[in-house]
Order: sequence, then structure tokens, then C-alpha cells
Amino acid sequence: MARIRSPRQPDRPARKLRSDGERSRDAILREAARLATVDGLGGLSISRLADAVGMSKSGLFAHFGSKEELQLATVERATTLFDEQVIEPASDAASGLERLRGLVGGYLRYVEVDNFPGGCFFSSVLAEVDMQPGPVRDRLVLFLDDWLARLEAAVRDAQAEGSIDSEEDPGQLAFEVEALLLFANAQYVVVRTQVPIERARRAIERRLVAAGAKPSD
Amino acid sequence: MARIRSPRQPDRPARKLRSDGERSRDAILREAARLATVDGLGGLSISRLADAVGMSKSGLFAHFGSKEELQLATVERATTLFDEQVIEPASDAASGLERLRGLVGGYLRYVEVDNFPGGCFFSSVLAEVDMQPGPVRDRLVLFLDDWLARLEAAVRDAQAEGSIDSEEDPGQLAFEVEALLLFANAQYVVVRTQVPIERARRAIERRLVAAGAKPSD
DNA sequence: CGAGTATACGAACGTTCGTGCTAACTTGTC
DNA sequence: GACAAGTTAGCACGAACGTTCGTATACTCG
Repeated sequence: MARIRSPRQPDRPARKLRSDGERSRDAILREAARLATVDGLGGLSISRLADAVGMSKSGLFAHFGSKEELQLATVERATTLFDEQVIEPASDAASGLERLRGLVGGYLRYVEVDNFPGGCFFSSVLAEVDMQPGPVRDRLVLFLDDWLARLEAAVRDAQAEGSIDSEEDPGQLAFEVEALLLFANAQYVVVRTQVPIERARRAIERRLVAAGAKPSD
Repeated sequence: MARIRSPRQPDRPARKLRSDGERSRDAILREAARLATVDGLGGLSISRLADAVGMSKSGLFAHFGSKEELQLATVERATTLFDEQVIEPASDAASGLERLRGLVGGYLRYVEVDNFPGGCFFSSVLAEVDMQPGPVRDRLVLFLDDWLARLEAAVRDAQAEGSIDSEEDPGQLAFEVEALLLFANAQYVVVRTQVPIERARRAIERRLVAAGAKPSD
């Protein structure tokens, strides 16, 4: 089965690559990610996206061979931003517990800072496509699994370092932390107040202390 | 400002009410709620809904004056089902704590029982429209507020009865419970396993015990 | 400078969307 | 059994959708 009409070969680097094209593509994806948190990945239409970016529908469409490829590129773009703002800042933590707290704090900051009008990109979009089979859904589920595994690994490290009780189930603890983070985001975008953020922060901190962690500052 | 062409006047009870019409309307809304948990309220199109129900587009459309009224009726229908399966079974609890546990158990059962292919109707749909102003969003936000207030009231009653510590912030506790319930649903629809359900159950029970509640059974 | 190509545009495509009109059929009431 | 009202189907509309095509611009490299 040969690949059918793929206008942009990712593995085979296009002969030439112009700087203005890269800038356009970047502006498109930035706006696409923003719009997707409001209208969803499906509700995001190419015409309206083109209007928002300020270019023609066909000119925009030429960057991607199909709407699905546009959606995938949008997800990839949002992933990069998430990595920069949440994952990387926590990666240089000295211990597992610090890294866990860094991920939690990084996520809540990432929500507060209003990167997207509709809150966390992945929270908005995952609920939309979780029942629609296809590569977009698969990519997003993969992201969530990766994120949960990252939380879980931090818990495990903290247990190995003795800062979290070894009787705690890491998957269970990661589940509880993620639940609070997601609901904090969901509530934040509707009430636009610090209250849900602080509630999640307090709940997670208490939960960690109950799991044997020493209180932070 | 007069209302423009409302085909069904709710306040003025229509003279006659035919049984086949009621049955059709019910079948339509049942299917609409199911489809909405997969494709969303916006992704739900009248043509596909008509096909799924087995009637013509215009015949279906005649029951509602607009797509928005169809969406509102669908939300109302889902609310009724939620009340029957979650709210009412817990309403005859003897104490606040029992009622709280009844609501939690009722919700998780309502998720497990697969009423909708895409899990909890409100969880699916709220994330979709929380950024799209309009009566549909308003109705759904009202539902969530009502549900949270119900959890909070049960906590407060339990405090008045001495079964939950009076130092606990009822809003905070309701926030944590709802976060776990929502994430249990979200995870359940993607992994289709009892694991997230049981994790939520365990987390909530532990949280209640930490808040001073006596363990159940 | 001129050749080649990445980028963008405008127009048009076929399809699906929500909605409106009209006629036929079905049901409940007298 | 007739008549009114509720219910459904057929057909058509304008708009928006994703997508394709031909073409014009503008950058890059030889």
C-alpha cells in the first residue's frame, strides 16, 4: 500500500525551504491551536482559520495535504509548547518528589498563563475526539498516556528515594493528581478565577503529605 | 421583541398531543443524546440523526424549530436520565454522608452501565461547549453548578451530623470528589476497564475517611 | 541576471449543513 | 364518518464545508 499524494514528505526533507513559508506555517498552527480550544478540532474550519491568520483558504491549505494533516500538525505544535512550558522546567529537579511537584506546578502555571483561550489544549481536544477513531485520536491518547507515565515515574522515583511511602500505588496516585489537574483546568476556563487552581494545588499538596511527603516550604 | 416562529409552545399546552409524536420525539432525543457523546452536540447533524432514527430529515426537524432547540431538548432529556439514575436513588439516604456516598456510587454506576457510547453525557458535552456562548452552554453550566452544589450540600449535612470534620471546606471537598468522578469517566471511555472506576472509588473513600468519616462496610 | 520552485491567490468543484415550503398521511374528537 | 390538528415526507434553497486546479508572485541559487 503506497502512500497517496502526500504533499509534504517529513522524512524526505524538501529540497528547498523558504523562511516565509516556515513563518506562515507557524502562524497558522499557533492560531489553529488557539481556535481548537474554543471550537474543537472538528469545529475548526479552514475558512475561518484562514481568515484569522489573514491569508486565503487555498494558500493555507497548500501547507497541509488534508484537514487531518493540519489537525495532526496542530497537535504536534501544542505538544511542543506543552513540553517547553511544563515538562522541561521540571526536568532538572533534584529528586523525584521535586520533579512531581514541578510537573504539577508547571501544569497549573501553564493553565493560568492563558496560552489558549479555552484552557489546556489537550484537555479541550481529548474529550472531543476520544470516541472518534483515527490518527488524531491515537496521537492524543498517546500524549495522555505519556503524561500519566511521567507523573507515575516521578512518584516511583520519590518512593525509591524514600520521600513517598512505598505502599502507595504509583498509578493510583498519578490518577488522583491528574484528575485534580484536569478539573482545575475545566473549572478555570468557565469561572476564570484562581479558586479552582488553588483548590487543586491544596488538594494535591495534602495528598502528597498524606503519602508521606514532607510539606514544601 | 416577539418570539419568532416557535413551533412548540411550552407554556401554552398544545390542544392535542398525539402518542406517535411523543414516541418519535422520545426516540429522536434518545438517539441524539447517544450520538452527542460521540460526535459532540455540534458534530451531531440532523441528517445523520434522522438516518439513525429512521425518519426523514424534515420529519425530524418539524419536532424542533431549530437545531439549537433540538440541542436544548437533548440536554433536558439527558438531565432527566441523570436524575433518575443518579440523583433520585441517593435522595432517600438517611444521613448526609450516606447521601454523599450514594451520589458518588450512583454516578460511577451510571458511567459503568454504558447509558451512552461516549460515557457521561455531560462530561462529553460540557468540555465541547464551555467556550461557546449561548443557551446550550448556559444550561450545561447550570447543570454542573447544581451537581456540585448537591455534593457540597451533602458534605455540609454530614458535617452538621458530625460524620465529617467541621474544619473541612465543603466546596473544596466537593471539588475533589467531582474531579475524581470526571476523570474516572474520561479514562473509562478510552480504556473500557473497571480500573479507573475503582481508582476513583478508592480515592474518594480514602478522602472521606481522612475527612473524619467512618469507613463504609 | 535568469531558471526553478516554494508560496500564495481566486475560482470552482461536489457535498453536506440547517432551514423553509407544501402536500400527504394519521390520529383524536364530535 | 367528518373535520381539525398533529405528524411525516419530498423537494429546494443558500451557505459553508474540504478539496482541486490554474496561475501569479517572490525568493533562492547557479
